[in-house]
Amino acid sequence: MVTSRDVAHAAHVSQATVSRVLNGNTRVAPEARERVLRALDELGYVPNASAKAMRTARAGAVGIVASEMLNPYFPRLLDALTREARERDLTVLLWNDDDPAAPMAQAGVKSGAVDAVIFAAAKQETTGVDQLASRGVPVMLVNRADPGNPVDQVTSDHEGSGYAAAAYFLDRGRDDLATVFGPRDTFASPARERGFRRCLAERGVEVATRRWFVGTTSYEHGWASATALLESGTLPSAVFCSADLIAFGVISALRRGGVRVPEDVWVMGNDGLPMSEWDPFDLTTHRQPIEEIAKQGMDRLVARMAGEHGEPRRIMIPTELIVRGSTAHA
Amino acid sequence: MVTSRDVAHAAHVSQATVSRVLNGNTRVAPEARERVLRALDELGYVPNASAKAMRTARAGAVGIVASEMLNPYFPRLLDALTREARERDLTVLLWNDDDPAAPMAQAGVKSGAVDAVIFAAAKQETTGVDQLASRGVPVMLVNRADPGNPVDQVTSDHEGSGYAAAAYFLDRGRDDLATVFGPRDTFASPARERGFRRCLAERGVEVATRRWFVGTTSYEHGWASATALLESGTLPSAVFCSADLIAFGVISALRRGGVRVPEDVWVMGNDGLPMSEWDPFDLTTHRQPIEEIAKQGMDRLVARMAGEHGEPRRIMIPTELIVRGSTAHA
DNA sequence: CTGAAAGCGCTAACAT
DNA sequence: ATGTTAGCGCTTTCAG
Repeated sequence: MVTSRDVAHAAHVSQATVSRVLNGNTRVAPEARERVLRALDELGYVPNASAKAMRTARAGAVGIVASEMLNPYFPRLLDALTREARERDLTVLLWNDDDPAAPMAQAGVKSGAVDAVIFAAAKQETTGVDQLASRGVPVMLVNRADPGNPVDQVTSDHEGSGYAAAAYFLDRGRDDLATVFGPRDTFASPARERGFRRCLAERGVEVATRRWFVGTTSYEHGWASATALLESGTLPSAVFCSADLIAFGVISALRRGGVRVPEDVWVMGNDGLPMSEWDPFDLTTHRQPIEEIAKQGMDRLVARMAGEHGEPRRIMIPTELIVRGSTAHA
Repeated sequence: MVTSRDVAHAAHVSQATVSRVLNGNTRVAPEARERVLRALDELGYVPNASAKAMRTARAGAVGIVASEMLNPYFPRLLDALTREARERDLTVLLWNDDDPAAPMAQAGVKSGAVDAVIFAAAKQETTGVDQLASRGVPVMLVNRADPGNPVDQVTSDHEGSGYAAAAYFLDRGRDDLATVFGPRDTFASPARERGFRRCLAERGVEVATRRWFVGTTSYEHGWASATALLESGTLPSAVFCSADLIAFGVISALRRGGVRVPEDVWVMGNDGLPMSEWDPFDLTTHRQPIEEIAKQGMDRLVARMAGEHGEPRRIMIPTELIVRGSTAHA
């Protein structure tokens, strides 16, 4: 291992001068600086992260708590977050932790391994978030709007996308509806549900309880719900799904049952997964601005790490309706 | 922050005794140990990671270099790897780094932030791997067999799955073949290609060059290749795709062109993605033992971190052929 | 402008 | 069995 002492020796200066050159906040004589820079380069010096962290009491790292890595939106989010982190010279620690108390994050903060935590978990339970936030640790919620929680959050407008979905159907005379939602203990799905309901209420449209399905965010849940619709004898004119994955299952089951999409039934998803564009689905959906969420989330977090105080900020980014063949018929 | 001094003070012992209790290699009087344990618990003590790392010269962390987070097998691998890491009390640093020299990993090791590196990148270029390995850093290659590289590697048998694919077709009299492969500069695709070719050679079967497609690992590449087949006027009796994603595109394009799968053309994928089971695809494929790869990979890495020397180990795990409706017709 | 020295929290000798 | 002490590599006073 090459230490700053080695560099100092090679450059015929004191170790403190090497440190000064590296941090650049103090004045150093041009010739000395030159020698140090050369030695730095020749020896391939890289500062010891632990020593620096111990001395400065800052790890230069953020932790990401992920409980649903297999959720299809997660890779895009992680890709975007790690890219943003790199641009800001932040190290990323990844915790695969599905405990709502987020014990790994608690330990990560207490051990000084990270300076801040990003919660990318889908579940509503927030004991872990609360504990950290109350200790003054910079905490960020991505893609979940939690008005009751006094921490920074950046999310897409889940409720708005649900509202837009219902409005889209009703504006086009499709008022014989069915819906298939994900779990109630997550953020995104209930929010989309609320938005959908709000629009229904405004227009005085009702949806029968037996056509209001709630389950997991999965192809299988969509398949099962659509199968139930088929078996009920009468079909709705349109189905809204709170997630693309669910919509794929709905479309597949309907077609398997001899029902045409969109001629007989319209189907809409939500998420804008790359697959939604595939020919067998050609799904009308709402694009989630993942990159934008990652970017703004990191911006906020970095500001807090830099010591910014003040009220928690709740940033909401609108989604974009993408109309495709699963609803668009002449 | 709670330090071991605070604990020592609360327990009326010296700080060294606290350390002894924590590390448990030296004898401590029962009553003292008891007091320390209680203080530890009451104060919610967590050792400072930096101090420990600096003192022991071990970070207790591994880095994962990922260049293709959006590759659909990646989330499963990452999920499995982080799970394994947690079981072994290892922290995971994630580097989103597509530079073959893996500069983030180099810095991570030099700075002492990690003790070992896992390469989960798809590309063949290995300057980064070589540099670390030659410096004696524990390095692990997951899901890429690179016989020329003297480092530990755990991979599924890509070549074997290619061979099995060809054998499956030929054993059933399907010898009018087409193939659609992923990029030549990755590990998995060319290996699958080699296996497929080897079986063809053994049986004296040839595939026309214009029916041997090479491109990206994507739905789009599958779609484009199948479209070319359709436009060529004559169809093969079976198509092997080096990845499920590609196969989804092939099936979609064939069906869009009015061709029935499997009645007219058989299609086989490779990867065993969850979607391969979906009704619109119902794809025959080769399941990749991702969890097993992660587990054995971590086992090897931990052994090396513990100081195990000796020849690099190349572990190869067989894949499993899953026959579904895209090939199985009476 | 620069060198010497203190100290971050911890482990591991070294004393006792 | 346990307290004292010396650093790990770094940043930051404090002298000069």
